[in-house]
Amino acid sequence: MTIKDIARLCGVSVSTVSRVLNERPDVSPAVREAVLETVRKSNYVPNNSARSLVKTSSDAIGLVVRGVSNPFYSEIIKVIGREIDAAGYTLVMQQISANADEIERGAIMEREKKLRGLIFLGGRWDYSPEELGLITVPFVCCSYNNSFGSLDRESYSSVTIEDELAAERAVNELLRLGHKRIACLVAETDDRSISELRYRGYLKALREHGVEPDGALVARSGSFSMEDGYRATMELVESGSDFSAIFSISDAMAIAAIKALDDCGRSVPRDCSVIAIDGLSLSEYTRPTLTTLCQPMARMGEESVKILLDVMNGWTKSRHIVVETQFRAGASIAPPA
Amino acid sequence: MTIKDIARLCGVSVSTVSRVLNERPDVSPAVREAVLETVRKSNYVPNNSARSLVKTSSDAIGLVVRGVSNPFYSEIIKVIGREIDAAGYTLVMQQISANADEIERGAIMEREKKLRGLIFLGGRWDYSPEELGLITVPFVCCSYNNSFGSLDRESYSSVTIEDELAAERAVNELLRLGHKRIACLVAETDDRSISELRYRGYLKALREHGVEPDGALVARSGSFSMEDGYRATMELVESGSDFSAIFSISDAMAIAAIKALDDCGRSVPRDCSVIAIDGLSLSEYTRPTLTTLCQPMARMGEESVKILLDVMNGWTKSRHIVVETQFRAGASIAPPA
DNA sequence: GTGAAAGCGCTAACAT
DNA sequence: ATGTTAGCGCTTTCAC
Repeated sequence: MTIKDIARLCGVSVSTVSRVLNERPDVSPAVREAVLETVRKSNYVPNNSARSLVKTSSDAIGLVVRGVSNPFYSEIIKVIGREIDAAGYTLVMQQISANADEIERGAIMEREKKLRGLIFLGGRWDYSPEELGLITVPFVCCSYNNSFGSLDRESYSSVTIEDELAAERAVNELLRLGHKRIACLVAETDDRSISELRYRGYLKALREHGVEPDGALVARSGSFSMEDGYRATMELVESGSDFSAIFSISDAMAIAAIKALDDCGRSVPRDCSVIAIDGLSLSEYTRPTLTTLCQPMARMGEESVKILLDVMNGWTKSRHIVVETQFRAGASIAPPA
Repeated sequence: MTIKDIARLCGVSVSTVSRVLNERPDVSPAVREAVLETVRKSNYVPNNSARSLVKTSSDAIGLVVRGVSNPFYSEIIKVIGREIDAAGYTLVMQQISANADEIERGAIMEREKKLRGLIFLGGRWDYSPEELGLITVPFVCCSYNNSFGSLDRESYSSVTIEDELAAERAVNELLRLGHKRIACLVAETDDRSISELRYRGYLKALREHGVEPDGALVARSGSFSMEDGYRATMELVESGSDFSAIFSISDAMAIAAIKALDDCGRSVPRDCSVIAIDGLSLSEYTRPTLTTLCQPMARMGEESVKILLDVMNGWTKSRHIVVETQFRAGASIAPPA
């Protein structure tokens, strides 16, 4: 069933059918109705490949998700998918491991799928203009930006929280309660990524309160997974280091940390406070509920798509949105014993 | 950069380039090498739309996810995405709400994207052959099948656990511990879907042990979300019904239920046992850890893709795989007080 | 082993 | 308001 068949069935030309299908105004109501009717009852759906071919661009927007094991992404992916659908575009998603190169994947996708735009979810923070030469469509970095790189701000868009600040706020909450020996649960401290940035905020908060950071209180899990978070916390406890609170760079790891502490006979928040950043809805159903700085995930997904569409439409060159985290009081922090 | 450009750059014809790109044997090694070299350094990537157009089918596999708020799907989506990538196909994902029609969406996608195959994640169980007329590519139902419908088993494939049996096993665990007043937390009891099936298993287990089901002990949440699970459990407790255990049809709802019980001053498992089905990795990090029947998500995702590829390749007409759930002992069940 | 040319289904000039 | 036609970039006969 092609456009030709429809044309023949209606006794009109293919261009007329094309006009109707593309909602052009210059078609008589009668013909339009007839065509629509025929389309309907023959279950005809235009061939997207043919369309993309002639328009030399498709209706596809690529989503490259890096380091997939972060549950925080699930919610955002959901929103992005919904918004892209709603805008009449098609979501083409690729998930890549944390050590794969998202730019390379994005560049290939762009050419293969004739993408109109790209959204990167979770990536490196140190792109250089050179390596982005291969990406020629608009793209937006969701939940991260290029603070370690040398990209011209005009050349890309982003939607982020202020990670360093959020970490500072979180740690300040602990300091305010009187904690001095505050441990930090990170993925890495020098991965030029979200983990490093939040780690910096942790250091900054400590220093500003005259607390000297202690390397022995830094637990590196190597990833964002609960499993690794659990293990790293266990090692921290077993190391014998003295601490009365933990700042975790992610909710998922914090939940694993609480479990680890519990398994070591330490009750949260009585024996140890735990605070994190992310604000998974899940964290409201753990016991104790997690005190955390919420990233507005729905908003972040929505803004990412909105910006991308705006840039694609030429309405703006680029846009960087910084969204606010919101403190969500849980029951996982308390003054030190 | 098109195939023509490459041809010109190499001083050969487009057909030769095409042959090289498609790994045809009838090209001289010298020319092949030259073409490959040119392709490489010009960053040329073939236009997928043009390819799909002439081959009248693309490299795309559609994934329709219905009722997206179920965290259980995230893991499976991850695996399916990985496997599809690995097989050299492209994942095109559409997420639809629980009350949308996945068959209609799938049919449209099939035509628009010239899909090679479809995977449905979470759908109705009562398809009729008529309504599937529009789907002409192979498809597999992941985590559900057509037990309420009238589909010919030959006409589709599926990967599922035995939901009713799993529910029975879960409830049996509670009965074995001596529980008699067992509540059930479901989405709906008559939605001809996974919830109804597991509810049936619950009824069956009770009856087989001579326990008369009590309608007052059925908490309908209306969805699979934690929020609704929490609310439904709250209502159950507030109704004043007497029960010593809860069987939840999903892990997520069970976690919410545990939280609700806790908020009502009931400790799990001391005052009330909780068991579920799903086996989210998350459930190993809650306190208490959840006792649950694990669905082998990775395997389910892998098998879904494998079956689809096999059917697409004509190696088999259809295949129905029933995977085993695995009991994972947690700390959420105990004998009644 | 290689090239020329037809055509996949569609859109967008250009005619009428 | 509607029809005719030239490609979009690629694969695939069919010649040579």
